[in-house]
Amino acid sequence: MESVEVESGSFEEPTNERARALLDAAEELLEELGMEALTARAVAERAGVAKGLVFYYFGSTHELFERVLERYYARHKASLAEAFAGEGDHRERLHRVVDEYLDFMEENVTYARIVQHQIASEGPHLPLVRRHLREVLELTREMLRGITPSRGPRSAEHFHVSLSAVVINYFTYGPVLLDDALEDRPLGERRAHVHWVVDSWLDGLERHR
Amino acid sequence: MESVEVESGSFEEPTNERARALLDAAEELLEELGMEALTARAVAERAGVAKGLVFYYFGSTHELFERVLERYYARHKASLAEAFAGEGDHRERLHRVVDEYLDFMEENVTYARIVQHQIASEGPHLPLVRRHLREVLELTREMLRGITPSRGPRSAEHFHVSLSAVVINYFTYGPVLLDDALEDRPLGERRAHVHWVVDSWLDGLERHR
DNA sequence: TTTCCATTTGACCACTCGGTCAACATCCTG
DNA sequence: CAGGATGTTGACCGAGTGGTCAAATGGAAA
Repeated sequence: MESVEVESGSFEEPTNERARALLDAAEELLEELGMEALTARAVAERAGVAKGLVFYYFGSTHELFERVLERYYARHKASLAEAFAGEGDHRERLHRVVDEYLDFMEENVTYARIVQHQIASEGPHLPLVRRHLREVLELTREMLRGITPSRGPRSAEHFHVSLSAVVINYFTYGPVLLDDALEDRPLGERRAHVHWVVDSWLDGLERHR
Repeated sequence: MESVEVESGSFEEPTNERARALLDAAEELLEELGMEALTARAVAERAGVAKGLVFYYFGSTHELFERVLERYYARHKASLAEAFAGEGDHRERLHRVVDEYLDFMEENVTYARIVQHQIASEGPHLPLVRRHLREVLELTREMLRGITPSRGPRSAEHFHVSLSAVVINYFTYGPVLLDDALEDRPLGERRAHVHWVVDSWLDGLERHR
């Protein structure tokens, strides 16, 4: 046997023990030292294994990185699915999605960083990022159906970009502007802010009808 | 004589012809090929000059990059200064700032990319980026004085992060989600969206008073 | 003309990277 | 036990990087 299978679409944890160790090591390095530290040598050393195994199981560092990305995405999608389930009018549902989105980001700041990094640098993983971002856009589109016009400046696409911007950028720009942005109290304050923002939009949309 | 002087704070175009050629070449490479392409060799070749001159005039590629960044920042500040000047109530002024901000981004998408890249990757130029971003925050803070509470979820800091997120992210995330995001018609639509968003916030703030 | 020094060059160095591969280890099966 | 398949190693390679520096250049002053 050789190399971990990659079925486009869903993500599956590697059954192989070593492959999994490498994947875990890669994710840890990403969390602790950032994207530049993710070299074949470093990952292998972290996993306590020879460098050659990275290529034996994943073929290239590119592929390894994509697997890590897909793992994050799987979690993100699971998180969103949870939020989209359940009842309530659209205002309630939207607030629930926002809460879930914020919860996820609080526990996966690195994910936000990676995505923003790839997008900003038009990195080699942009195609993968694009595919997943479009999936998420589709979910938002569905949720906002009937609330927003189907085209124009108040379309779902624009609100999707704006909402995800307001959520994500706090976790990347926040720590640059504020010293304690990622501590409990400021995070709670931000959460209140985002909910307020969403309400102001919904109010505006209703009034505009 | 040697190496271009760097006074922290303001930016001055290098008087020396070669230094300026290198700086221009660096900026062009950044625009055309992205950040990874910015190597000492590439810049020198582009400027039609030997590699050694990069280090003769700038000391290191790091310094060269910072000079390019500072040049962008100088333009950004000039653009903002223009927007902040002039009269009108706060709603008018805010809309004028938004327009200026969007104008600037339309013509400096690369700038948005660089900043977001540095922030997302906690790159080596983060200290410089931080210094300038905080300056801009200070301007926003001043403009919103009296409109927003001084603390809490509706403070100027939160609106600053949200507004800049809504503006900037369209230029980075937009092209990933939409195929024609940076063409004239979609850009105009986005502009209308941002103005609508600002109005919804101002309405919300007034109603909440 | 001679001298001097800022300027300019590009070969060179040390280093790190991704990736290859022959050799070796381990294990399962006939 | 024998032997082939599977898994594992790390020395090695080529490419590309930032940075150094002795040597060449050239213009201005004496």
